[in-house]
Amino acid sequence: MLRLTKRTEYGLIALVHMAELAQARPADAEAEVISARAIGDIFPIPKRMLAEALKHLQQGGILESTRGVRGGYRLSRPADQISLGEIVSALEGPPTLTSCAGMGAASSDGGCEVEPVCPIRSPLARLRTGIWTLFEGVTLQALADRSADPSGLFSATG
Amino acid sequence: MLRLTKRTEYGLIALVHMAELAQARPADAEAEVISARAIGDIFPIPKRMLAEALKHLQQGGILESTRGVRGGYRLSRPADQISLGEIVSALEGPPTLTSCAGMGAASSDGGCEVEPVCPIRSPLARLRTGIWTLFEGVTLQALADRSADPSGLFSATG
DNA sequence: CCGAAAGAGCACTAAACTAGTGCCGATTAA
DNA sequence: TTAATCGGCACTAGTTTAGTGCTCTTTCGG
Repeated sequence: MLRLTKRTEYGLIALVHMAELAQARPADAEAEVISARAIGDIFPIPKRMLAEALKHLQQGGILESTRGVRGGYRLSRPADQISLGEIVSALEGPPTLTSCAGMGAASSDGGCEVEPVCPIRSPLARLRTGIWTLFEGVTLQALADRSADPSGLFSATG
Repeated sequence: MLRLTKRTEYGLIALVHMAELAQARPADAEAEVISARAIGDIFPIPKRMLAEALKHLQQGGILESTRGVRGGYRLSRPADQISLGEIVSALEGPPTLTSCAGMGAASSDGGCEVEPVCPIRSPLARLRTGIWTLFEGVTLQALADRSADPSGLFSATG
């Protein structure tokens, strides 16, 4: 019912935390590296799930990982160049909204019987685009800026 | 993962169909009544699920039902006065986006342990509002107007 | 009155997804 | 060599979703 998964939640918590850290110390890039354990120690969330989320974010190109003893994760770009769309997409795939997805490509993997007469394919595709645009317009920076007024979140989209 | 349920899909199909019917004959209000069976005969969707969706829409005040032999359903209002937000809300409850919901009310039914230190509560609440605003701005009329250009869907929100 | 059409309510099953955990391998700094 | 850390695979339990069956109530038409 239009809900993000826990994994996404955990990933967002970690990312916002990392963005806040980066904000606190503009230089000293190396120090931005933080381990999954360190994040898990701060927030009362299942550490394994958090690690799962971070892995997905790494695979999505949002985080860079360093292995080994002093390893950890680090934002691959400044927080204002990472969109919520990217984040959600990395953590749980692009929002499909409906089962038939109605993606540009036919998709229609033999699944949707309604397609030939479906009156909502096109409208839902437009709606999905709208939501996607909304997500693309929100940056991690905006999410991390807790003092911002509510309207500030969507400054990029108006 | 940000998906609407099948029930919602079926409900939307029915509503769009009904809106198109109503559009075709401006007067003749009584004739707008259509039974679940009739809709189910048009679209290849499980009739029982469709009935379920229609029932929810009735309970949500979007449809009016008439029992008995010549009974069926009818839009309770003109299609341009029914928002997608209302529809989705009637079919699957208001979009929560996250498990903690972050609703104005504390909610926090002993569920979310993160709440005291959660860095994404406020941003997600704003995001949810954004999505909700988007949904509220789309009317059934706009959904039914298949010839509209993509941007037309969001004319109410800009 | 009676029967058929149609919505309303309840309960149930099976499949899919979500949340969470365990274990082990690979890498790297000390 | 050891410990910390990321990376990958598999597994369990709980919840949600999809779909169906049955029965009751209402209403029109004969």
